[in-house]
Amino acid sequence: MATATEADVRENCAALRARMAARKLTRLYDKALRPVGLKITQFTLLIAVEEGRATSLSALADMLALERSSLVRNVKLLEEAGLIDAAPTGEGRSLGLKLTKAGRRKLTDALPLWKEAQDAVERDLGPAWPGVKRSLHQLIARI
Amino acid sequence: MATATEADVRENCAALRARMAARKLTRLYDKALRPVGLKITQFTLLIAVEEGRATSLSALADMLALERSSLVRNVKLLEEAGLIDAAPTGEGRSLGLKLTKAGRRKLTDALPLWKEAQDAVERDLGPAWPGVKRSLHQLIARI
DNA sequence: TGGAATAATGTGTATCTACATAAATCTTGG
DNA sequence: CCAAGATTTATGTAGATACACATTATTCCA
Repeated sequence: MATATEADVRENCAALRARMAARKLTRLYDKALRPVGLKITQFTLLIAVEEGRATSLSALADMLALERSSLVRNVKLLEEAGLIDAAPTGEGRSLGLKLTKAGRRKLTDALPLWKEAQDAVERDLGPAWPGVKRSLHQLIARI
Repeated sequence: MATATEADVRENCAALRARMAARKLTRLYDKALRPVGLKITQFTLLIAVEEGRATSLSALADMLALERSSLVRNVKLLEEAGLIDAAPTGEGRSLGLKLTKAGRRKLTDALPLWKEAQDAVERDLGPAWPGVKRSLHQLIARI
């Protein structure tokens, strides 16, 4: 259990590596989605809202491994863009977040573009993709 | 080659998964480094500067999978904090970025805290860690 | 019922990131 | 030596993220 060295950080730091991977992937998907004017963060948030499984902003934040306060800002942008409707429509415990017609249309337009980026990633990784996918799931589940 | 569905995104999107993992890891490492007043981004940037292998900001940005413009802002903060010295000291091709005494001391103080976070991650992942590490390297190398 | 305890949400502030564009610097052919 | 072209660095603007703190809504029991 010797002291950690700078070389240890460079070689092993999980946060550094995950952030580097996230930056590269974000740029790639953002570029692919550009024709519809969405960023990958916004696209995946629309997808999560569409699913409609979360019963509160806090629950949705947990599902996305996001701070609730961050989610609030991200949701607000999509509301202002007219893609999400945040009507507190009662119905007991439901979150009240849902896609507008424009939001659903945007999602439909974006899906093929997302698919292109995703296919490119899976192609670039080749046979390594299943292992990478499993690793990302493990990271999210266990950290 | 059917059309992608929302469920495909939820299950497979590499960008979403990588961002979720990065968010969780960032929070964990940031919390660990808090006693020395560094964030994991700043800590790893100090480590990269200390290495001294990059010959330009652009080269350093590439090494970190960062946009040059993003790196400029990150460097500026560390300069203002007195941890990095950006003297363009000539010497031909060198970048001119180097740690100040305070920067080196900060790094020394931070290393054991980083180690705690890193150990926690490796412990939580258990035997999955080597595969996860390999996957992150593959993502960075191939995307 | 009236609050106290709890949960849910929003704001202030700061950092991280990136694209587009501008400015400065370096390199080379004439 | 100088101007055209290329490389490098900085700025404007905008979105993503998080912590601390403030606010609002809900629940539940004495």
